Amino acid sequence: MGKKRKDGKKSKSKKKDQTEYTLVDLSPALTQAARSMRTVLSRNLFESGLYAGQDGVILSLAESDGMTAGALAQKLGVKAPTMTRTIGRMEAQGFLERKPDAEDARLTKVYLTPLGRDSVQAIEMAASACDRLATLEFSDKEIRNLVRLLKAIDANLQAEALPLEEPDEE
Amino acid sequence: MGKKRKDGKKSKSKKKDQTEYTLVDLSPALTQAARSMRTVLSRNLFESGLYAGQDGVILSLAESDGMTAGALAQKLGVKAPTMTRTIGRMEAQGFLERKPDAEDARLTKVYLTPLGRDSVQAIEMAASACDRLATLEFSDKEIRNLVRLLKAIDANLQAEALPLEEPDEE
DNA sequence: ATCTTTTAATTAAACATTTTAAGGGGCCGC
DNA sequence: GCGGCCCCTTAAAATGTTTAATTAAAAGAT
Repeated sequence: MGKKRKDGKKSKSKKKDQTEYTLVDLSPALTQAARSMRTVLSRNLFESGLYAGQDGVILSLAESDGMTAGALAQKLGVKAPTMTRTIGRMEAQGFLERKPDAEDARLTKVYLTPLGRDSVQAIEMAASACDRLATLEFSDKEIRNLVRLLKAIDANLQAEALPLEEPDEE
Repeated sequence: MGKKRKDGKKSKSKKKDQTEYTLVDLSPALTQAARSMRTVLSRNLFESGLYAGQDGVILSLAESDGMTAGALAQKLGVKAPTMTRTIGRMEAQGFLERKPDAEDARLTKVYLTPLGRDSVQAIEMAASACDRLATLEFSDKEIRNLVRLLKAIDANLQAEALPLEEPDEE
């Protein structure tokens, strides 16, 4: 626990214990970058008839078609009703379709339609263009490191965010 | 897209077009990380009576008190009406107060109340705890690089996102 | 075999956030 | 002064999200 100098503005001293200030800067920077990214990406995706948030569903299904609604919700970090809503909207748009599972009738599996499959490329291009713009003068190594760190952050935070049913002892 | 290459080890094949795959991974990773961050941060802030999105206002004012509503909106990347709403809510909560500018009556300047000033520390602690959790096994250098890259991404994207009134010719 | 519990998806209701469009004044150039 | 512009605000609406309750089916127990 280091010293904290919260009164007023951050000192511009360049010391090693500067890390705390750097840390505090992370969440705003991440929030801002994500907001800007979403803004630009939404605009790029709009031409395909897609809204932000739908691209993740299509990309997930492109990876493994036939996921259940619950699995999609968990993977994308939203609650089940949100995913139901999203899937319903996308089904109405013709990007995907629901089919009951043959073995377990409780499950609803989601499959890409041809239109949905076509949109994969559009999404990847939009995301790629957006990412390229975002990382204009970055080196490949920087980008790789960035993605790696972001995924690590997500993993760290999700470990805390999840309710984590730990059977204390039995 | 036929090939599913989700194993995350995209660096196996070293081709030129490989960068696209790495790039495509950035926006989902950024989105997910930001979502997880917001979830955890909201939970930490909730105890202070603050909702997500309000912390940025308070931190901005802590840096330079008396910002105008428009300046806050621009700094935080939201539209003016959003900021009006946010400020109104926070004023009702007692975190800040509006005062008309003495020189320019059009401007509304926003100042922290003592309660708002007190919450600065709570916010910084919450953000710090969240950031620390997110970057558990990161080195200082990694964190610094991460913040630097995130800010660069934001700058790159905002340059594009802004309407940028260039009167080339009509 | 039947009853109870658990799991999955949905629906319903509510709420937060944000945006566009429009309104109300104050400032400044002419 | 007058017109245009800028800043904040209000109003209406879209989007996204959550919790709670409902329906249906599988799994397990008696």
